[in-house]
Formats: sequence, structure tokens, C-alpha cells
Amino acid sequence: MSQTVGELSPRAREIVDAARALLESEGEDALTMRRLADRLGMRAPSLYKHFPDKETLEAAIIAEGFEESAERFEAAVAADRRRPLRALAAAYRTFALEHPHLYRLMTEQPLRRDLLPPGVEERAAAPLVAAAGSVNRARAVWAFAHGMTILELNDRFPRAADLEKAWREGIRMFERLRS
Amino acid sequence: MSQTVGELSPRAREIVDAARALLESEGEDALTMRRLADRLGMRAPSLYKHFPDKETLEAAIIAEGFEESAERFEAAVAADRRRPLRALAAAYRTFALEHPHLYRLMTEQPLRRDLLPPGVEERAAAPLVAAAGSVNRARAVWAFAHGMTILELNDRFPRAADLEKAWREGIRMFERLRS
DNA sequence: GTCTATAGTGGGATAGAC
DNA sequence: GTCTATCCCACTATAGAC
Repeated sequence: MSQTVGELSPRAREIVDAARALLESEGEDALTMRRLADRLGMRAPSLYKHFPDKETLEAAIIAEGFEESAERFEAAVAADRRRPLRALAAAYRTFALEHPHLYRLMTEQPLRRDLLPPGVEERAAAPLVAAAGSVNRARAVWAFAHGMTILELNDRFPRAADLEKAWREGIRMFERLRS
Repeated sequence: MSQTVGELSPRAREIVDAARALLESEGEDALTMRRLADRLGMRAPSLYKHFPDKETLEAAIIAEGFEESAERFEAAVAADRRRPLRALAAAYRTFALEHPHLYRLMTEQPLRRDLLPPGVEERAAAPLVAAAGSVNRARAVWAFAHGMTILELNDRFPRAADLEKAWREGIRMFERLRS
């Protein structure tokens, strides 16, 4: 079910793993070629023997993120076939809150699709398109989910806000439209 | 109806204006103290006689953004009392697309409320809270609108996507819930 | 309120030896 | 595939003279 990201040499794999760990623990600003090299016990210039530039390395992390979130979404729908939108929303939020920095890297910038293995984005999107019933409705649901998520990550809701309730308000609506 | 941001000296006003112009024309990365000083025909260190740090200067720009968007939202609701949510959504998107870099500055990071004149955020939010009927519903609508907006700005929808349609799908739902 | 000078910190990336 | 040395870039901010 799981699938490896492209064809990476063993050393390149280690570098991606370390890069992701650094990103997830300290955020995007901490992901520099120097700090990454430090973690790997090597010098920054050596990294360029494995990746042509930083963007390509980031794309490898992003591809992993898409593959893992796709698995989550597929499992969520499989586990609750009665209310796929609700299940997807919960899985979406959970993934983002568990991997906030990865989620930001995946969503807060234009996607370099040319640097990704083909199909990874589509696979992650497929369960939602199926559950929403149309592409436009899927876009609206995605926008709602991303908005809730990124505003929460950016600390834009009041501390006392009942976000579960706001999520439920939104999902309930989208569910009604289906019937 | 319009209101000035805090009490700024004339020179400080000029600096904020230039900073905003620089931000809007070239984006957040271009808004550096050096480039700002260049535009004003002065040296970067001189800016610190007017603002204690960059964050405070940015907060002045953000406050302006809130005031201007509040005016837009109030006018939109006044112009279409039958469908306030639809009017607000259109005004929201228009403001963001007209001022993409300002919109990013206003939404993509935690808000330094301690650096803003009191009430500016609330005033901008008020029309939506009134139109949505409840705070939680307002949060859901905001999340949808912000999601649509920022995903568009981040170029995450396919070129061919009919975003008008996706917006309509979302708004239609939220309108139905009211009745 | 402006300047010069500068501190201090960091970044991505390349050349060329081994 | 790793290294050293280095380039060139950028930033926020402060001290102190005028």
C-alpha cells in the first residue's frame, strides 16, 4: 500500500529523513543546508552531491507528506463509509496538527509539481473528490478544511474558541448538500 | 467613517506609507529596513528613530489593512442586505486579490494584537459575525473564505479551475443554514 | 532626525583538492 | 562522496557623531 518516494540512493534517503526530522522538530526556518549537514555529521557543500539544490530536497519531503496523508485519507474513508466527509475532515486536521511544519511546507507555497513523482498530489486528493461528489464541491470543502487548519496553526482563533464546533458546523453543511 | 491608525508623527506616517507601497509592489521579502530606507532617501538606521523595531512598523501596516477591509465589509453588507454572506464573500476576495501581499501579512502569522490599536480586528470581523448568525458559524465561513483565498494566492488550484463556482458552492451552503 | 560605521548573524551555493 | 576555502549575498539592530 505504501510507496517509496522516487528512486533515492541510500544516502539521499538518509538526508531526506534527517531533513524532515529537522523540519518537523524546529520548523522551516531551521531547515538550512548547514544545520542539516550538522545533524548528519557532514559539511553543507557535501549535500549538493546528492541534491542539486534545496528546493529539490524540500520536494522530496513534500512528496512523502502527500503519500502519508493519502494513506490516512484512504484509511479514514474505509473506516467510516457512512460519513466520509466527516472522517476525512478529522483525518485532515489530525495529520496537520501532528505535523504542523510539514503541513505548512506542503501548503503555504506554490507546489513544484515538476519536482514531484507523478500522481502523488492526485492520490491525496482523490478520496475527497469522491466524497464531495464534484470537483467544485471538493475545492470548497478543501478550502474550508485548510482555512480551519492554517488559521488554527497561525493562532488566529481566540484561545477560548470551540474549534470542534466550528468544524462540525462546516462539515454538517457540506454533508447536507449531498443528500 | 475612516479612521487614522493611532497617533503617528508626520514622518512616521510617510514611512508607513512607503513601507506599505514597498510591500504591496514587491512582497514581504522585499520589505526590509534597507530597501525601505532607500525608497525614502534615507539610511536604514534612521528608521529606528521612528519605530522601535520592524514588527511595530509592520503592525501599523496591518492595522491599516484591518481598517480598510472593515470599511469594505460594512459597505458590502449595506449594499446588499438580502444576501449579506454573498456580499461579504465577494468583498473579502476582492480585497485580498487587490492587496495580495498585504493580505498575506495580515493572515499568515500570529497577530500581534498588543501592537494594534484596540478594536480594529473586531470591527473587521463584526459584519461577518452578524451575517453568519453565530460565532462558530462565522468561524466556519471565515475559514472557507480564507482557505479559498490563500489557496488561490498560493496558486494551488489548477489553472482551469472555476473558482467562482467553488465560491458559490460554499456560500450557497452557508446561506441555507440560516433559513 | 539624520548620518557613518559596525556588530552580529545567518543564508545558498561553487571550485577544486583528495 | 567528502572535504576546505570561499563567494556573495542578505538581514536587524546599536553606538555615537553631527
